[in-house]
Amino acid sequence: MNLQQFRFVRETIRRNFNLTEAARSLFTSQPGVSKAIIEFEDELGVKIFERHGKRIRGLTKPGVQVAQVIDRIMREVDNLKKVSDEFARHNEGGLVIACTHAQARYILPRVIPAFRARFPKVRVSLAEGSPPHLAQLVLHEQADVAIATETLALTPGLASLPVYSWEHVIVVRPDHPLAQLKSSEAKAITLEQLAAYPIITYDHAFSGRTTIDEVFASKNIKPDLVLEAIDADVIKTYVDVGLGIGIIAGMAFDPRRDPDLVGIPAGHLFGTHVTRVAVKSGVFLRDYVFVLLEMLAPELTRDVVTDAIENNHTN
Amino acid sequence: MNLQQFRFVRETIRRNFNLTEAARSLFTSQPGVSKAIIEFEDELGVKIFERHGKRIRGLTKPGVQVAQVIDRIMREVDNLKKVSDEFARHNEGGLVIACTHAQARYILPRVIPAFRARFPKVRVSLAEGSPPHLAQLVLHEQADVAIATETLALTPGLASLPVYSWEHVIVVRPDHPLAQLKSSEAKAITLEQLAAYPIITYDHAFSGRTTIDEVFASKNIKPDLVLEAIDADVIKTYVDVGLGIGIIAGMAFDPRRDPDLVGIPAGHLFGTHVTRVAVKSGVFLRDYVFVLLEMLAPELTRDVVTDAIENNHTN
DNA sequence: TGTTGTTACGGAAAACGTAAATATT
DNA sequence: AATATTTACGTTTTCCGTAACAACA
Repeated sequence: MNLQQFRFVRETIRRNFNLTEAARSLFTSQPGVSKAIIEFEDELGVKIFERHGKRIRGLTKPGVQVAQVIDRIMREVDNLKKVSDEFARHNEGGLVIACTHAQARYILPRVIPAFRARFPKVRVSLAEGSPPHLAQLVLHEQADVAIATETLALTPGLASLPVYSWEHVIVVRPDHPLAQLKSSEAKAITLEQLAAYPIITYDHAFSGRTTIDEVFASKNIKPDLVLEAIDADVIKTYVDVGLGIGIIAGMAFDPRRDPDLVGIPAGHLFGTHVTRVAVKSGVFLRDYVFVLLEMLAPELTRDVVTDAIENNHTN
Repeated sequence: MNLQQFRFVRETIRRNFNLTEAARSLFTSQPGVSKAIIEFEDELGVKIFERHGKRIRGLTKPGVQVAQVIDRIMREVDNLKKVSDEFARHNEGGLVIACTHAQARYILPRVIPAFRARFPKVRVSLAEGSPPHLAQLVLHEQADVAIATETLALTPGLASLPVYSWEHVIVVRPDHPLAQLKSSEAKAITLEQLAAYPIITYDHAFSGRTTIDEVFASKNIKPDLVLEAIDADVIKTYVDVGLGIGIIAGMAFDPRRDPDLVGIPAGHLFGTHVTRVAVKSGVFLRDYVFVLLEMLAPELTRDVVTDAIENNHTN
């Protein structure tokens, strides 16, 4: 029994039970993989793979169990490398942050410079995508953390924690009728008023778009959605050229930086949203990952995060 | 990186950082162990062991972390063997039940015959000992389950569940003054009355002896303990020969089987006790272990036990 | 007939044991 | 001096790649 056999079994499963592909992706010979697996099965005394003649088609019943244990073992083996790296190359290494455009553009700029200053040798990279995609990145260990909306909390295998809450903002041109409202009128703006104008907002699955749809639907209002985009910059641009009114996440609007637009808080219409951070449960986190999280939200201390990972919390 | 290196590291720690002993207990050469460990450290890029010259004294800081991960890996590797055995030799294998005399003598006889009938090929063995000792047996995987008093719930690393509750019984000879009490008087028997006679009961740490001590102490009564034994049979024998009155666990007294003694329930004096079953958390349990537990107590279904193991419950 | 898995075999690499050297208590 | 670890070295075993074979679709 050896680690190589575990790798071969795992990769064969991942490659849809194709030994040839498994061998190729592990840079070794196909007969070697075949032999190692057969020897492994012999040692365990059970067949792991369902064979139809000479074709491997799937896992046997014991194979399912064995595969689960192997997954856990290999995850821990990976952790071994990370644990030692933490000491051998303290404060060196890579950090992949999977996040949506909104985080990359409006939240992380407050954090990354300080992080870089503290960990100059850590190579930071941002992977943008839709929340479900981000969850997959973390789940497949292609990213260390994901920062996105509530969706993350629903993904099995991830431990997620709340970072901050925010509300939507309606953005309009200064010459737009909605921009003329008095402060008290703006606070009481209704869905019906909004629906009177063409609307530009996020693509599905982004920044609370689902909620926006639900809110309109619950009042049986069909908004006139003229454009959908995955980021607020694009939305603001089209609002600016007069295509309609925008509904964006609050953090994406700043009166000082967006002097050509007027923002109207819309929390009373679309509710409060929580941006969450997620890490894969069971994986070892480098020290600087904990620091990053604490920079994002001071309440995300090492203890809180560790607890969430170990007990697979989803607070 | 290979499993052998993990084994060497783990064994070296277990043998108090003595490579020579570790090698011997793994039936291999000492230089081989030394070399494998050094190569492992080189690969990880960290020293696992604290060396003073050529003596290994303990774990380094990274070593502590590495050792933890290795423990998890090796536990899963053991599980691999168990998982496959479960299929390869279904309903065959060994079952070691660690229990106190009380369980072996008065509880398990109700269960073992049925278990044997259902799993004729499982070799059952009973390991008797004190509750802390039993806990150690399970923790070191020398026993599959432990059955004993509450102590088990306090042992870290074990998942334990309640099996049944019981109360103490005072046993006396038929010619003893306490045997002459009317039923209503017997129910209201006091500690003071008991303390008037020489007492025979369990050794410390057995069958609620601690509670007995505490109850007497709380009333500032010093009982006249003439004899301590680890099992009720011995206690009953000495009660029978007139050495004193006995305090034993309720399950150890049966009017039909002990016609020469009179039993007086003592739950109102010494409270209710819970016998628990414990398994090591994180280990794979053979199918027949689950069945045994369900035979012991119908509410200990597979789901309940699995849940307790995975979440390290201590209900 | 092309693709995929198993068997056969030989060279390379590693694993491991013995012996010797070195350091510690 | 006794005990313990590392280094050196040679043998044995395991590993792994190529080639050939067998079986599926």
